[in-house]
This record gives sequence, structure tokens and C-alpha cells, in this order.
Amino acid sequence: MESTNGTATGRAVTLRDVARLAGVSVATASKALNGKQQVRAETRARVVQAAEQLSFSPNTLAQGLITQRSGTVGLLTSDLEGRFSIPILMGAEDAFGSDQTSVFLCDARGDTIRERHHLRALLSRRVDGLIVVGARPDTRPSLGRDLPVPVVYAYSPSDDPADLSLVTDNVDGGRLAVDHLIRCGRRRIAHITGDPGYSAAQDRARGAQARLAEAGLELAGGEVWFGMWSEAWGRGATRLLLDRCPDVDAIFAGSDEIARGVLDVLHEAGRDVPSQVAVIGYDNWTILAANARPPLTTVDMNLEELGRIAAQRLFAAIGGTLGTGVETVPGRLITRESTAPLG
Amino acid sequence: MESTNGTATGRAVTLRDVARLAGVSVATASKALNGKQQVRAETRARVVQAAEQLSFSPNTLAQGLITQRSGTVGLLTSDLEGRFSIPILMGAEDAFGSDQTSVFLCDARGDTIRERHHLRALLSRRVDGLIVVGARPDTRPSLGRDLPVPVVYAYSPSDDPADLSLVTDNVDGGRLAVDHLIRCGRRRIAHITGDPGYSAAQDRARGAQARLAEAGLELAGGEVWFGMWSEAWGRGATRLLLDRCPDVDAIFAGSDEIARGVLDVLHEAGRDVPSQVAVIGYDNWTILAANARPPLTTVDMNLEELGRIAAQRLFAAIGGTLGTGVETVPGRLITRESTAPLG
DNA sequence: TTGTAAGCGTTATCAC
DNA sequence: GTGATAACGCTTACAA
Repeated sequence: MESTNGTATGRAVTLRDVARLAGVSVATASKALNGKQQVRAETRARVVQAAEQLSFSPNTLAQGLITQRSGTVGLLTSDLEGRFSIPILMGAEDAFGSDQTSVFLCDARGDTIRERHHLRALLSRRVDGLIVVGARPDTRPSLGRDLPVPVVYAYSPSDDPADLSLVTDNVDGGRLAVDHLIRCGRRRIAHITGDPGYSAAQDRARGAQARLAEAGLELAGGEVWFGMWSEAWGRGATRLLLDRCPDVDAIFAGSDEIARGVLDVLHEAGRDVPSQVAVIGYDNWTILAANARPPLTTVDMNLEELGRIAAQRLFAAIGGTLGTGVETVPGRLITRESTAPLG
Repeated sequence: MESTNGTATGRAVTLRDVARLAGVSVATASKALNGKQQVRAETRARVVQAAEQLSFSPNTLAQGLITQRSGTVGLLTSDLEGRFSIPILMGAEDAFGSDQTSVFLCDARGDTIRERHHLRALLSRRVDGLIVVGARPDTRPSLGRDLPVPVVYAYSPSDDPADLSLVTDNVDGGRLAVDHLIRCGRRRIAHITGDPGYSAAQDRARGAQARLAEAGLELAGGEVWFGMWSEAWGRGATRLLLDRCPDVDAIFAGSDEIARGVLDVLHEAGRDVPSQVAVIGYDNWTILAANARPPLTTVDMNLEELGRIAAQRLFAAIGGTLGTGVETVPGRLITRESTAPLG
């Protein structure tokens, strides 16, 4: 008996109800519904029919109690707000969805206390595994080695090499960007990027410079322009750059935000993009990249894919053995109109 | 016994282990740990000590089996990608976190089939309640009246008035924006907004016009400029507007995206913001609003608050009775530098 | 104050 | 093929 506005008043329907209605024992009912072979077709039909009639849905908690597997995993994020966590979450949720696994979402908000608290709760709920999604691509403290379930770290690698971590390949991403610019015939390529305290900034710059070196080129402006992850920095750096190096013909920005600032100033300075200066961003943050003038070529980190892989690794580890070390997920180039072959 | 990389090999520690170590029965151990009165202080201490030594954490699944309450809720979103869902999610997760309730995250990706599938799974896991988070502020189909648990609809209201829905107050939001502009001394106020097929666009426009009427004013340009939710539309509409109505002194944009386009064209046209034209956006999408030139005054929908309220309503409904109808959450004005008193 | 026993809803192991 | 019966880990009368 249930009230109309969804507040349950009576017992939920159980396997016993189904068995009774079908005129069999609970044991038989269970076998019938679980597709075991040891049950007559006609009996099975009767049970299935009864189950449907009562719209029976098995109590997963009870099942988990027996199988010692809850069919759930915990997604422990340190910063839901951060735009990087979301696609990873989506990828993981998606991958698990097709595996009958449900996902607990926990946001620690960057607070270690809260993280420990959520961890306790998740273990108490007997999750079969954990994915720890970081907010920054830098190393984070491990949850520890003595957890009863496998853990995969995504985006922020664990500081314990015995853990399994999945990260984006920023070195290759930087290389990808510069490679594209070189193929477009650009020779005077500058790199404006964010906070040098981020490994992402360092790695992308490293990849970029490696590719330049292969082509026998030097950075336009002589050095990497480190600063902040903001449009304002993109604008400021570009002004300085145009001043010091007026013949620059391509700019690799360390993020789409920075790239927006770069475009803005180039526009003001009357430099046409891409015919005079090509611009490439990083992140493929659609709202910024696709709406830019002109739409921005950029590097996509494949975060959703990263989340999906994290889920797969975890799934494989449940009951099996987990790998260790840092696994790297390559990004991909998204070409739009802010880059083009030189004239 | 557990391996070093987190793959559980042995049984998890159970209350029996604790009881044995403490030299009492499971019943006593249970009472001791749950703070029941009927246990000697010294015994309790022994049990607690044993539990800690084994780092025992009670199996929530087993507890749920008895109490008929899983301590979990389902968060059913139709579009995780959408930026509106995220803050709602965060608010809800936060509110539940302090209530010992864990949250299942399910993304239906706008697919009804997938939604039914997730719904089944969640009910099977005996969630105590559901929050359905929509991607658009328009009405969505109800999950139905005969669910065994209470449901709260957030952002997208249910089409069944017997359900409880929480939505943002777009009419009031539009009023808020125009009120601010009027207080800044503006008289020739235009409204450029998005797709007229969105109730959000209609409602905001309605609120804006109501406030204008109270002040005895008409819309600059004579009508609402409906179009698309994009920067490009913001740019295009502003060009037309400047053409038709060159003396406009304020523009209310239906979204921050549109506002960015508006600012861009005003800048090109040499109109100073805010001294000549004030601009106000909607959504408080920080990446766009805070980085604009100048930083954008905008209306924040208080989505996180909406999520928090949804959680509270659901929590109150679990075991109790759920309200019905549509409850409205007011937004708030965020003032930055794109608006200022005239002269 | 403590322990025994029943039971939550399911599955697995046996007899029948 | 089918049905008792015993788990799974925990709580809670009720008995000691």
C-alpha cells in the first residue's frame, strides 16, 4: 500500500511475496528469476509472471550481503566545481553504468578531514572500489596502502608509486600543439601559459620546446611566458610579446582562457587570426573555444576517456589485481579556425 | 589479510571478530558500539577498544536490511555536462553529507530509456529518495505517482502538479536585473536574450518588462530581442540595436554568454561600459562573468542553494509526507564593474 | 548487565 | 525439478 505522493507506507514487495503468488518456494523463485537451469520452463514462467505482476525488484542490499559484493564504487572528488572533474566523472559513470555498477558521489571540497570522513562512509557501505579524482594535475597524497578495496587515482596522481594513477599526457599535448603550428608553416612561435607552479604548465612547455628543437627552432620571445591561468594574463602577455617580438606568427596558449585573452589583444592590434598570427589553446573548454573569434583550435585532454579508462581499470581490479604506477592518456588536437596554413 | 595494493583477499572484519576479541557476545558488542544504555562502562570500553584495534566499520548493507533504510538517495540528472546541473548536485551532495546520507549519481544523458534503467537500479538499491535534476528550466515528464520513495524535482519542474518541484525564479530575476539598471539611473534599457522556446527566456523578459512598466518606461528598441544563447547572437543583436536605437544606455542580457557578445561589440563601437552603456548578464557563470572586460554584473540563480533545499525537502519527506507543487528559489544580484550609476 | 535467538531479503547447499 | 535449511552481518526483543 503506497500513498499517492510517493511516501512508502507499507513493506516493499519481497521474493517471498512473489513465491507465494507463484505457488512455489522462495528458493525456486530465486532460481527461476536468476536463470538457473534447474527449474522447469513452465514454473519459471509462472514465477516471472508473478514478479512482474507485483513489480518485484530484488533487494540489492541483501544480495550484496551474500555475494560480498555491493556493486557500487565510490567517486571521491576533491573539487566538483573544477571543470576538469566533471568530464572524468561522466566518463567513469558511463563506463560503470553499462556494468551494473552504481556510483557514489562524494565531494571533499579540497578538505582532508572531509575526505577521510567520506572514505569511512564509503568503506562502511562496502564499495567494491574507489576512484579518486583530483582537481589539479599535480601529485596528491595517497589514501594509503591498507585499504580493503582497490583504488585508482585520476587526473591527480598519487604520491605513492605503488598506487595506480591515470593522468593526461601534458608533454605530448604541448608537442601536439607546436607540431600543428609547424605544419601550418609557422616559424616564430611563442608560448604563453599559466602558473609555473603547475606541473601541467611545465610539462606542456617542455613538450612544446622539444618539438621546436626538433625543427631547429627557438621560442619566439626567447622564453616561455609563465603567468596565470586567466584571460587578463593572456592579454597582458600578448601586449608584451607584440612589443618585444612584433613578427611572431603563432602563439600557443597554455589554456583556452589565456587564448581568449590572446585573441582579444591580437584583434585590438589589428593582427588577423589566423592569416597573420595562428593561435592555439588548451583544454577544449567548449564555451570558450567554440565561441571565440575565430573559433579556437585547441588540445582536448580526453578527460572523459580518462574517466572511462579509470573505471575499466578499477573494474578489472575488483577481485583481480591492480596495476601500479602512472598511466598516461594522450590528448587530441581539435582544429577550428584560429589556425591555418600560412599564406 | 590484505595485499599491499589494496585488493582485498580475506574477509572484512565483522562485529563477530570484535565481539570475540573483546570477549563478549555480538549482541553486547552491538549495544556497546551503538551507545545503548544497557551495558557496563568497562565492557563498553573493551568493545570500543577492540573495534578500533581491528579498525572495524559496520556493514551498512546489513544495517539497512534491518532498519529498512539504506541511508542513500539517488541523484538522477539528465545532463551532467550542462553547467546548471553541477551546482545543484554540489548543493544536494553537501546537504546530505552532513546527514550521513550517501548519494548515487546517475546521468541519463537525456535518454528516457536510460533514465528508466537507472531508476530501476536505484529502487533495487533501496534508495530512500530521489532528486531529479533537469537540464533546462522547462517542464519535464513526471517519473510517476506510484514510486515507493519520495521524489523532488529540481530545476526542471515535473509536469504533474502532485509532485514537488523546485525551480529558480526567473520572473523575479528579470525584475532584479532591470531594477538595478533603473536604480543606476538608466532609462533606455534594452533586453537581448536567448531562444524564445525556453521558459527561462520568457519569464526573465516578463519580469524585466513588469519592472520597466512600474517605472513608466518602455523597452529600448521597442521589443525583446530573442535569439540564441550564444556570444554570436549577443554580438549580432547588439549591432542591430545600436543601429536602431543609438542612444541606448543599458542592456540586460539573458545570459552571461550573450553579455560577452554584447560587451565585445560595444567595445568595438567605442561605447564605454559602464559610463555610456551599462551591461548586466544572467547566470553568474564565473569564467565568463569575472573575466569579462569590464567584469560583468549578473544575476546568480542560487543553484547550489536550490540543490541544498531539494535535499532538505527530500530528507524531511523520508518517512514523513512530501509537499506538492512548484516551489521557487529567488536569485541574487552580483554587482561587478559593468554597471554603475549614470553620470 | 549480558547472552540467546529470531529475523531483515536474498542465495547456495543440500536432500527429496 | 523442487523445497527446506543455513548462511551473509547486523539489530533487537526476550530470557537469564
